[in-house]
Amino acid sequence: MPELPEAETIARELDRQVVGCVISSVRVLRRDVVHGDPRPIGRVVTGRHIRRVYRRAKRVIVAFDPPIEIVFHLGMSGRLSVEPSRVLAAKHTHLRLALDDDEVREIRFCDPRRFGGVWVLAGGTRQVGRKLGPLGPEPLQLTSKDFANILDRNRQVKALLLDQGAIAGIGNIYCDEALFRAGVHPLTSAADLSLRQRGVLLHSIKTVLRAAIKHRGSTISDYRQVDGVAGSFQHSNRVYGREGTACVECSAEIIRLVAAGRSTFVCAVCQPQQSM
DNA sequence: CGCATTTCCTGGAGGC
DNA sequence: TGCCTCCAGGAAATGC
Repeated sequence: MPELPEAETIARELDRQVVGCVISSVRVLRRDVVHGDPRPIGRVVTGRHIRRVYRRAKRVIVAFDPPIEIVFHLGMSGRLSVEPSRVLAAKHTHLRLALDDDEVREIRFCDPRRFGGVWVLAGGTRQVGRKLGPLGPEPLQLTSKDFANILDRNRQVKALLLDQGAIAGIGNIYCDEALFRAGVHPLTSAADLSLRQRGVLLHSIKTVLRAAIKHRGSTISDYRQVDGVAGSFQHSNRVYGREGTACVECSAEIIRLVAAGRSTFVCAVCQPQQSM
């Protein structure tokens, strides 16, 4: 499930492969996957060249010249790939952007579960569209002071970390991994965390995200890099998906519970419940 | 306000 | 082998 490190990996690789390319044609295979600008996406981007590809939160953004942006939200099964146009497109490919280059490649957006989507944002107009809600700050750029303020709410810390409007880019996997490394129980009220604990938690979040980017993301089921290769950070997970196994720190059994409606993995010894 | 539940969707896993 | 049910989850909507 693509979170910040997966989106970052895809954005970097896409940028490397397609920056400067011109869109020669567009094929929309599922109309309801494309949102934003009401004009047909083909009319909007054909003939424009790709200025850069970057990431914001869990989104991969292709920026064009003249200025127009296509925002890809990968949901949980979304994939972006660059393939030769002659290669048969995978099932559930919803959008194909042909590149006017020698190899005749195209950018493909494939999303079987369709929790993701594509937003076309016309130049200047920052109307993000109803479905793309407000985003909190990037965790990797957050100061401990700002983070401490974000946590100053009577809310389960896990629910808060997953709230994209509070902090952008953290999903279920890295949330659990960061909480474990910080020794914080996911059901703790954020407001009950000491300043020191908040500092440790931010540090853990940054450490986990940076390490995951280095490993090019976690491939649990669907996620793949632009070239189809899996990421490898799933092998570094200490709690996520490890129910019933021994904690790497203390050998206690990792347990699964539900927090914020999601599967949540904790070591009850390393992450004690705080009394409130 | 906060939190749980439901909804969307497909494919993979497990039961029988 | 095949059919059924359940489960995964990002984010928004709804209900308590």
